[in-house]
Amino acid sequence: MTPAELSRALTDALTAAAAAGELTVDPADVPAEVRVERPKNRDHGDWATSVALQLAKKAGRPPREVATVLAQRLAQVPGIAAVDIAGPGFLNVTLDAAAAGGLARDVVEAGAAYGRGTAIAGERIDLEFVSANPTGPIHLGGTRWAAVGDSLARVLEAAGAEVTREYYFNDHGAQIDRFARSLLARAHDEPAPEDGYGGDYVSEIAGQVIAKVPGLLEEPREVQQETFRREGVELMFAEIRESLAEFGVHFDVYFHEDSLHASGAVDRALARLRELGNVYEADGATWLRTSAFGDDKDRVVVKSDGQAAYISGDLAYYLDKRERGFDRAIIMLGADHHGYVARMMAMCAAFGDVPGKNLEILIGQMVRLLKDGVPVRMSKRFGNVVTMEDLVEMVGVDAARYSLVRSSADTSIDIDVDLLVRRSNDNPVFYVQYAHARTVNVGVNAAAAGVRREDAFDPSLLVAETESLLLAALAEFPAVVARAAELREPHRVARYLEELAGKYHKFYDACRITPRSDEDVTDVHRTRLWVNDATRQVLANGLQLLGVSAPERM
RNA sequence: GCCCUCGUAGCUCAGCGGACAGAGCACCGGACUUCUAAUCCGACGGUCGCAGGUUCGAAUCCUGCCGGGGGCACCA
Repeated sequence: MTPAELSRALTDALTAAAAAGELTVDPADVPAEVRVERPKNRDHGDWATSVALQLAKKAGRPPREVATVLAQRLAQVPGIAAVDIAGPGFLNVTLDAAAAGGLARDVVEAGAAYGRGTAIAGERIDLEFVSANPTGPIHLGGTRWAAVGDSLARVLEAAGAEVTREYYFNDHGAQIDRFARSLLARAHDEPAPEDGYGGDYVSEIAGQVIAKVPGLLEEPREVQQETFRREGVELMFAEIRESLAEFGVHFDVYFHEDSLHASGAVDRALARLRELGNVYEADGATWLRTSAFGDDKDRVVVKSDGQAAYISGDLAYYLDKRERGFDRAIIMLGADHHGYVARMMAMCAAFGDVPGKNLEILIGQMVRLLKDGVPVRMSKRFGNVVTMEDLVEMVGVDAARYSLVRSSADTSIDIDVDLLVRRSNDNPVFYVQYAHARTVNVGVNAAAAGVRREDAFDPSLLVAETESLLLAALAEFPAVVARAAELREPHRVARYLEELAGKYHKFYDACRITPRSDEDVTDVHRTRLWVNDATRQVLANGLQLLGVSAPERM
């Protein structure tokens, strides 16, 4: 019996009790899905729920009475061994060993599909993340969004959504000009412009442009700058894509800001907003009335010199996403951009859309890299910022991705490089990966000893404490994935895997799967092999959601 | 000044309306002649920043204060 099945049994018990007149509850007050949770305390049964507490007021009865009514009905459900009422009115449910253990087979049979759900089936989501400007390599913050964003995409897909991963390529405007001037200056051995970019990579890119365009330095200065701009951005962008590919993050769409201006999309978006009465002219500029939708002040969309302001690209980009058929556009931004949220939401509302529904903005906090207990600030190539490349070089892709995705995006984190390269329990990536490798190895040994799954599966034999704890953890996986998708918090998957790995290690420690040399193979071994393989499947499925490899040997 | 965000064990972080607040690390003590000890078992460790409020119940929600970080352009 899975938690989902138990939840259904509870809902049925509620409606049945109401129908029989044992409870006077408005059908509207019966939750569609009763939350079933794993109690922290083992003495509180396998699963617990607080529905009785929640419904007591609506039913006009003390919580414990409501609980009693439910408990009587629930106790008759096959697979449920006991239902206890505890404290103020909690229902604590204990399952038969056989009913709990049946899950092992379900998981093995579901395979890679175990954990996937249909909560947001059919929803089309555009997820934009990283979107670092092509004026330099991806820094540590962008690396965090790459890890979290890609994992979130996977989690949303597991919940049934159709997700497009998108990268907004900011190749229009003043900072690209600054980049071009920096390349030009470096090519002529001049000092970098005051507002320009530093770091060795500027020389590298400049050198590559010169190599690619022979005779460039003999051209007029303006021609040179234009060439450096065009080629430099292209090279920088290629480098970013390469870093992302190495990091295991693939985007479906790389969207160029420039194309929005070139295609007239910006003008169309403005015309649309003007029709809706949300655009006006003042002081020689064109303004968007964002203050009417919760922003502090109105925003300039076309400057008085006729140049489009940065936000105009965002307007057109958002409209474009909606016109491409996405129900929902999600954008991940660093905390240093949170000031844009209000105006972006206002912009969304100005189009007549619903902020928070059609447009969602996730703000993530900063990352610091620590080495020998002090923040790392310098990068070899990039000067004063640490890059994705640096991190991967130091700790490898798996450790980098895992450590970035295991914390909630809204806490700032410190990453200890020394810890990440350690191959021990200190390091959560290895802890989880090791558990997976162990399940594989156990499977190999079991096969060699003649323990075969297909010979028997008798879940009533799974009576050890470590077995039932492990089974309960396996049962929770689908709910964890669903919750991670709903809350846009992929870190929940990582935390769950650490817990599961721990339960598995304890199970391994206490329960042999292959018999000792002087023992015969029994149904206990065979049934435990199902549990082992179910664990391997869930660890693999979970690591896949994080974009971290599940090694077979370590 | 205004806005956002965070403040949980010595450290890094979970938990975010439910039952005595958790994990890993660090420190201390145990467990390998048979499935990987990259593991397991035990001990130690916290006025959940502070003060009010809402609730049957608050680390979790609301208000104020204190402290860290970030943001407040006709920059991108």
